[in-house]
Amino acid sequence: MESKEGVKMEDVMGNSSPFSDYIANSFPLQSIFDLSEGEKMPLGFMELLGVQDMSITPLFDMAQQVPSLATQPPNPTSTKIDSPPEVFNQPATPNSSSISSASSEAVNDDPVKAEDQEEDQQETRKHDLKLMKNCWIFLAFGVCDGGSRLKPKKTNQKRQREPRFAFMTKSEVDHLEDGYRWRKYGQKAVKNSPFPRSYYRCTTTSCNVKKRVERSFSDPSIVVTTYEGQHTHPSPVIPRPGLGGSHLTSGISAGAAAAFGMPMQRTPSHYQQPFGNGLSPLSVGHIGSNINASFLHERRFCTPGPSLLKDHGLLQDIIPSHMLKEE
DNA sequence: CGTGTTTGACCTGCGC
DNA sequence: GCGCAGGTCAAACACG
Repeated sequence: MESKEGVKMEDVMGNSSPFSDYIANSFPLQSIFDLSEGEKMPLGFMELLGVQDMSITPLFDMAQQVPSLATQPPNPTSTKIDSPPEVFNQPATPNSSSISSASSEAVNDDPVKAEDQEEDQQETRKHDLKLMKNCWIFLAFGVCDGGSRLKPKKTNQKRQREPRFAFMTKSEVDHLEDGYRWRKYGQKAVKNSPFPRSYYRCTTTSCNVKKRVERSFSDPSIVVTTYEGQHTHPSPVIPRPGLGGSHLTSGISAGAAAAFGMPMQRTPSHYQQPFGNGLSPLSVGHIGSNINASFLHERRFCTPGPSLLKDHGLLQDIIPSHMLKEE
């Protein structure tokens, strides 16, 4: 499986990892721009994530609470866009700090640069991180065009793929608690990776949400989770006091987090290692060039205006400015 | 007994 | 057409 897009996640998943190829093949430019908001992308981002009835306000509040994340200084050269930023701040995750997906910057290859950026905002971030056990940054990869290989060249795809997004989590455990119940239905060895990929499916009947969990080849402490589809039901797991629920109150509702299918903090935070604390935001590859323009548009609903430009700073790391103009 | 995991077999799509 | 790899199925098994 070779990527023709040159879109790799080498720094995270290891050289020419299957995951990188997967990402590259999953979200080619063509499929992205073939998307029509009214047709293939009828749902807002939050909806894609399964957030249908949840207020997204907590997300906004959270962003405001975490200026170190939400107020990334915009790149002076950036093109002003009306698209929301790539990042969302998310509640803490189990045993984890989190991260997610797509950046043009290397993760492991460029730790110094990342750390420099961290130092600039270290003081602010220290405070911010006290407010949050963890921060999430995730990026929806877009809507797949269908087909297991996700190649856009065929017009009549036999299989329709659900919207997917992936994020990375620094965690000891592979399967992160996210408020939903999952049943493992498969595990496969991944080419060029010593770590197998696990396949999970939401146990709720009529809910076809799936997720794949695999560890980064280059950094085994990082778990890459890819969600596919959206939950058609509320989270069956009620956050317990003193565990995930309490953390979530810092910036996002448990329900919203659960609806996202995002892991929530449910374990002691001593292991927490937010990227602001020595761990820079990880990138999953050069997904930026593959960002779905419609998706960017949709995410407008998820991000408050004030943080847009600021988040755009991160966005700049993810999406080339010329891509941002293509809306 | 219900639920979830394991794991080999099978299916599908793509590249050569 | 063939081989490869990702993804899924389903029987067997484990556990509470």
